[in-house]
Amino acid sequence: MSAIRLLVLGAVRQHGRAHGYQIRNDLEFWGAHEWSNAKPGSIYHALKQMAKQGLLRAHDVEPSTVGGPPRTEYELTDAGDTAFHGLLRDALTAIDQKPDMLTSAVGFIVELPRPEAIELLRRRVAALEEWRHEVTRYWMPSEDAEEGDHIGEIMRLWVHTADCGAEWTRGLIERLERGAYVMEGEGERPLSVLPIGAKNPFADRPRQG
Amino acid sequence: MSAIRLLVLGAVRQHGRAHGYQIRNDLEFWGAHEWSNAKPGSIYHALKQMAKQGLLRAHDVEPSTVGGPPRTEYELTDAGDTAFHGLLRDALTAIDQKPDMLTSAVGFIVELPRPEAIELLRRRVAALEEWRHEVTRYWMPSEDAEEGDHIGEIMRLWVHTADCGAEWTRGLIERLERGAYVMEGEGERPLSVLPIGAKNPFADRPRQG
DNA sequence: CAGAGGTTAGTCAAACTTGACTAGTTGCTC
DNA sequence: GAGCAACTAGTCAAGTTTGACTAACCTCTG
Repeated sequence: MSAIRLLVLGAVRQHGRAHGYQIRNDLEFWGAHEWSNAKPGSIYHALKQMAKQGLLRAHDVEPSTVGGPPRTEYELTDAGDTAFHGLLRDALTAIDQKPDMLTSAVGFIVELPRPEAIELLRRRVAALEEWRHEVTRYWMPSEDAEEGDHIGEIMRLWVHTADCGAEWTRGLIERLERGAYVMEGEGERPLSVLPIGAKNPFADRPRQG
Repeated sequence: MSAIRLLVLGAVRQHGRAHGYQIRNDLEFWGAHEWSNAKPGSIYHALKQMAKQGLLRAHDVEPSTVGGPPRTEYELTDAGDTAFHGLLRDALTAIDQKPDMLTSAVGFIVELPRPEAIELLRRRVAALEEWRHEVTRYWMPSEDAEEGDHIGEIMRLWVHTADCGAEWTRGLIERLERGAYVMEGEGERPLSVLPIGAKNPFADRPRQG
């Protein structure tokens, strides 16, 4: 599953009630169209699909006096709220290769109570360590594999990525333990946007070919 | 674009001539169905699509005496070979968030002459460093952003990922410079498979939720 | 006020992805 | 030698993604 559902549910949830274009604008402001599949068609599709599946309640706004295309506003149902938290928890603990999922989850992490967020991140670290242990039991990343098969480089890339992921996760756990940020149930939270200059992250750089 | 075209082109190319099921088996042996979208439907779709676009030449194998479904064999056209090398070069230098692309490219890196591979990887490092420079010019990853906006964590995650990516790339460059592996034009290359125990990397671990 | 260009809001066809399904062929076992 | 599993090879419908397109309004500018 892609990150679109988590992003759309989270964005609708922050508004309470929102129509497609608002979500689209929010996510564009996050730069999400650059590092995830949060593009117009996908957003509208996800809204309709999740409404059909009972995660969102659709309100046909009466065609306002100003005309324009008919709008539909959405809000989370109880099932939608459950789904949002489920996706958020999964995205934080799953150690698969989905950077857009993890990024989205970090964006919504303050929607969780602090102890739960920390617990989920600890599980992430544990999963990464366990995976590393299993893999290197069969394959030793020796420093002098020079003559060996180049496919070992794939293993090396993955192990390196896992180690880095664990390191970052440990850092975040530490910051959360020291009381960083305002989490769910800790009072008024500011609306969050990406810092200036972050609009163009990794994605879609011009190729140097 | 996903990694499917690079994987399929590269697999067909290694065989010279192959039909869908062979490709499917090869990629499954790589474990590619675990960490990329190399699944049956996508493979057959990619083969047909690329044949239609002139990247592959399709040969309808005469319905063999043994019966069974009609098979089609494919081989790369000149355009296909160009496309393969283009995708491979792009995948090595592009610093976007596509681990499956990079993994596939590492799998085929020996199809490039050594100096070119090293040059491409140097560009990757340069692109990562430039990106980091640009981003941190606007956003300082200070150690004590504790009271700040949690969205800064996304930046921190990305910068950390970029640094790690650069580190791994530098390591690979060094190994290549020391003469590791047998590259294009350097004689007979062994057929490569993933090492035992690597079948189940990051992807699709059971959730601990 | 005509027309250019931007904003708001959403649709659509074409392409891609998924995984369950078909259907024949061997191989193995009792 | 019947039955069943596993292998070979591929198809298909349903769902998802993409980005170009529509279409109305809004706001300048001359």
